[in-house]
Amino acid sequence: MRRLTAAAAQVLHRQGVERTTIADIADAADVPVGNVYYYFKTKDDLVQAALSEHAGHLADLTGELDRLPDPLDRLKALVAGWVDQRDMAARYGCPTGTLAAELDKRSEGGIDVEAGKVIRLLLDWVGHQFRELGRSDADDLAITLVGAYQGMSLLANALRDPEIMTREGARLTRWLDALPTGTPGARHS
Amino acid sequence: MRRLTAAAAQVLHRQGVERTTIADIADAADVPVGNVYYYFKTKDDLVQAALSEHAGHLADLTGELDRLPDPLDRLKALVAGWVDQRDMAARYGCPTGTLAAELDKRSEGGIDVEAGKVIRLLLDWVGHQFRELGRSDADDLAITLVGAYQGMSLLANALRDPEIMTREGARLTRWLDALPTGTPGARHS
Amino acid sequence: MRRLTAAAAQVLHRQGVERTTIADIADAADVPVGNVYYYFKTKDDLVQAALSEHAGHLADLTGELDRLPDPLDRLKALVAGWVDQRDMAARYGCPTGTLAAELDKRSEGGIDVEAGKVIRLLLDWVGHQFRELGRSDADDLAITLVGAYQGMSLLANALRDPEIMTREGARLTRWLDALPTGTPGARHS
Amino acid sequence: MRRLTAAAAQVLHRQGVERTTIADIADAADVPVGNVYYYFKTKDDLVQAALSEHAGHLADLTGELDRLPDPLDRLKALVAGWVDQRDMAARYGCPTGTLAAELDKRSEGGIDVEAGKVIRLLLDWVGHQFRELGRSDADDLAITLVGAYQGMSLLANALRDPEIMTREGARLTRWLDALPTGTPGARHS
DNA sequence: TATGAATGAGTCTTCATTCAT
DNA sequence: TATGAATGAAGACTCATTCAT
Repeated sequence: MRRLTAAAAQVLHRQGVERTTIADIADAADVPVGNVYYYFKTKDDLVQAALSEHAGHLADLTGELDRLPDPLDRLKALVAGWVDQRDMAARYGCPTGTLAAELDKRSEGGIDVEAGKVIRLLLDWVGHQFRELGRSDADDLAITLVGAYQGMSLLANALRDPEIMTREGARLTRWLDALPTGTPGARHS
Repeated sequence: MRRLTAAAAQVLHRQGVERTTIADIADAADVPVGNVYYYFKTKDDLVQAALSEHAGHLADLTGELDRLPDPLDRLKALVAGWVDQRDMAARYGCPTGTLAAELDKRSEGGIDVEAGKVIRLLLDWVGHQFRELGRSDADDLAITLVGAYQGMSLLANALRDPEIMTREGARLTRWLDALPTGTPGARHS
Repeated sequence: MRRLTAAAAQVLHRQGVERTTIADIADAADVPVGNVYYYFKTKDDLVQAALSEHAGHLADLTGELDRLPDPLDRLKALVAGWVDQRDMAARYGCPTGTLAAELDKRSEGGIDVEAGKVIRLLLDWVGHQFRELGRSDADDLAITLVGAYQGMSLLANALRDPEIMTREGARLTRWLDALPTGTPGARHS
Repeated sequence: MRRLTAAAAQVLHRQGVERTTIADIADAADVPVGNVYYYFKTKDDLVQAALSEHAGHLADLTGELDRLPDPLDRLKALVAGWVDQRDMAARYGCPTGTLAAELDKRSEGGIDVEAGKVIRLLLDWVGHQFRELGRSDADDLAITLVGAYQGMSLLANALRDPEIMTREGARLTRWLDALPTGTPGARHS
């Protein structure tokens, strides 16, 4: 079952939700098709599980970054991580972003805000760092930084060019370094 | 037939490519299903036509903006246009961006670079403006600006919050205004 | 499409609703499976159509019987018709009765009263005859007569014995003949 | 295991054989699904067990009625029992009758006459009472009485009207009372 | 003896595409 | 040129049944 959600997260990211069949995921996880339904009543449930998997990855990552003492270093490390994933982004886009875009179309009423939740996790964490840096406009900055990440991933993917990630990553790092921070001393709080 | 491509562009944007059936488009265009195949051999052809429709919209827009004498004004007007479309973006995302993301998954080999082309049209036009402004890093700036647009559209859509467009649009405008431009006098070339 | 509803009515009666697949019906009607869905969006719709088909048969029959001048003769002819169908009843039960019993279980909420409607058509027609015969308890008599029909069909089917239909039919005929009727002269109104 | 057959009898009656899954029955009996197969090799075996359960109920009932000295009283008490069950009949039909109708469709060859057996048990017992009453046409009368029961149950169920059971029960009671019996004195034999 | 998990055949339904007219 | 109908290849989901423990 862990194999299932892991396989689902990967295959759904690569092929997209609509193009992925339950059989695809079952194959990737090396389980019989019928067995999938023992753990997930519907395809949507499986998609949610994949979403949670991505949320878990994100939690792991931010947990790791939280060890760094300086919020600015954390943000720069986050950006560095994005750049490290440039080949995946150029090939398949950002997992969270593409999933969110697809899930948005998937349920007529658009009640399914689950996808937004993972992105909000990232926004919240980033906003928290900016706040620690003493920025009162922390939430806006978070939108800017995460937006830049989503945008560069989308462009890298559409143009199939990983170097976009590298160049934009460098720019974001410079931007972070140049960003005026709040009360001196607040940074190491 | 023009009705068809127009309907296709709209419905595909709203529902996504995979969730949209030929019948949906035929309905929206108020033509019989069979008739669609008189003009478009396959669904993919129709999707391409919708893509061209979006490219046409973009050409119309840039053609309009080109009337402005100042490249900086053109770029700021472009951003203003994005903000004007904020409700649509918050509901369905950027047409070009979401289509590109979907089409990327649609053909296994990824041969279908058509989607990237429309985005590249925008990048080229924006890059051209920056070049006119005397920026030697015009292409990078174009990536940054268009990337910011795609990113803010995606976030606005995922969070269903059009205000994200407003706030980020304002930031981009400030950013454009603050951007050091090249040799004085080059601006009006 | 007429072929479809006719085939559906027959096959559903013979095999039962739950045991009959869409493919079974498509086969019987000699149309491809997919085509069924051009006319009927769901299996339930097809079942309803089969029900209407039976209602139509009933209407044809009562229309025929209405030509007889005497209500008593009409009722006796109705019973004679039941007996004529004894082999079918012994093999598959009464179409309306078995369908009603099955449909009753088919929709959780039991909202599906369609099945009851066909039976009520028969009850109403029979009740009308008794009323013409001057019986003030016409509705009760209708329940008794139609109930006897349903009961003898069920027993004939369960015991696989068509003769049950014959014997009970004879008894019902005697019962009708012995039934005190209302004001003399009312019979031919 | 007794819990299992009891649960099976009830759930199968309420939902119908085809609509009832093994899991439904396991749930109702509060045993794990796998456990069901420890006692019953197949679903059909479980259905047979449910049938036996109903046969047992019938045996209990007739055993009870046999205590009455007068066969006519026994039959009238039988009818009274039917009327007492009117709400269940209006909601789910007669257990034996609906099961018989369903099982008839269940096995292609129709070899499965098990369902008929339970009904025959009832017919035999009723026929025995009529015989004790000195009626040489006891078997026919049994068919009439049991048929009336099945018919009124089906109508009550189809029309969701328990009062049908009440009215027809009253009629059957009058009919029994009016029935000419055989040699005086034979009644208490 | 007991059971949670596994399995795969079968069923409904959708939909791109074709075709006769 | 136009179109209602036809077609069949998937795909999601169900469920009786088996099995390892």
